[in-house]
Amino acid sequence: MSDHLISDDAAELGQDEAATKAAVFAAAERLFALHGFQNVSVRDITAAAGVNLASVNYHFGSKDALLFEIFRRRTSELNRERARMLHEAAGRHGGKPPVREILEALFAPPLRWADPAGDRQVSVQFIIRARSEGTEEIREVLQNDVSHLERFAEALKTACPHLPPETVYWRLHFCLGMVHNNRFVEFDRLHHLSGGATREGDVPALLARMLDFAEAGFRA
Amino acid sequence: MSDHLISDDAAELGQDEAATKAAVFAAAERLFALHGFQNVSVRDITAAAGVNLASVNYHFGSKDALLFEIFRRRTSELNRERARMLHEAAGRHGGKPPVREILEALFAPPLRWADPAGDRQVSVQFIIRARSEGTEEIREVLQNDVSHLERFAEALKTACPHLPPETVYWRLHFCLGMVHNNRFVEFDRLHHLSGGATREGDVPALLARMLDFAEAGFRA
DNA sequence: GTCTATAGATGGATAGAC
DNA sequence: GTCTATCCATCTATAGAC
Repeated sequence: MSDHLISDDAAELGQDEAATKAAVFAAAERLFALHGFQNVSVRDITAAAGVNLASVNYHFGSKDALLFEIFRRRTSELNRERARMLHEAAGRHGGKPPVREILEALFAPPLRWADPAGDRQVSVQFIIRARSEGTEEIREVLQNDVSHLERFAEALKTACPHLPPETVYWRLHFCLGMVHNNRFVEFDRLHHLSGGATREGDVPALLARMLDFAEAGFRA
Repeated sequence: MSDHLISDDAAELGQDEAATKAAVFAAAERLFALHGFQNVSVRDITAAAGVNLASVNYHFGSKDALLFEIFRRRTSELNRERARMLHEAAGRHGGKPPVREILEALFAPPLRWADPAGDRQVSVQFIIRARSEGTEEIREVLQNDVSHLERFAEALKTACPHLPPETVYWRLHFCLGMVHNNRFVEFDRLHHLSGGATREGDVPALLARMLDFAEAGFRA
């Protein structure tokens, strides 16, 4: 089992307990990504994980708290990857990376997760669903936790000194919309519309397409 | 009360019945747009509409059927407006409208609905939420009902003969992502991130921003 | 047609045995 | 810590009185 499926608390706990907690965590993330938060019951989760019904409340406190813990773990992983890529791009360009490399730091991590070859597709779908279907607590975090986006906004403003700041914010918003639209359902719809011409499994190609489109949008 | 809040069946029914049905329809649309499908009960809907609990099942058959009926009405209205604008743009340009006018036909209708000055904000938010949180039936319709998008794809391919068809489909997908991201939560987040610099209430300005960005994306 | 009362099912959470 | 049995709240849908 991959590292990111194991609880941070594993070292502090007995192996069985850690295994149970990790199994609940993984089953919940997968089921929620596939069917949505409200459509998955605690019974579904514990049955899929092969543990008893009380495990969710024992290990996480409640169903809501379980979902919140998955959300926090995954979003902080994602934001860390994005921040690292942005930092590396800055290092390559004396602190002033060009638009395309800033956008690549924004797009690439979730796209890499979405690669069918890996085992993190569910994590991306989970995050996207949790963003729109999550609890009130998740919505509050989304609203107030924008520090990771601030770094991207600043970098874009520096890279586009000719643009008014509001314009940069709006275009960042458009780019995030492009990312959030990368859901299974939308891919299937596009596949159907294009008569099978689009293949979302080719991640590097999709990344290049997104960068071409968005970079040009910032040049307008 | 505006015309679009009145049931198509109004003429065939007694006034009281039509009024009750319309009240249920309007309350359900509003509550679902605000709180999500699963978070609103039939009891919430009938209480807000000021009618009795059994009304939903009597007039619509079930909660699912009620939501589906709202979804069908609103999406067909939206698609009709978009098709009309696309048709008018084609008329102005001898059947070959430029990219910007095609995209305007795609963007303008939902943006006009989102205008705070009007009374159709809930309808846009309803459609966006229903797209991602809706029932299995709604998801099937979304997947199979792409005829309205085909016209846009064809128009874009004609306007961009230099682009491979897959590229056009992907860019149309990116544009739809921009539209679907226009939710209250995302606007609030952007407002917070930008320190209050973005004002989503200015619909013509937002439309121009979206067109600038997307049109440039198609030129890449 | 409207409304009340209730059936029937399901869900989250927990007590208590082991 | 694990697990079973169960409590209790909530929901959709409907029967039946008016």
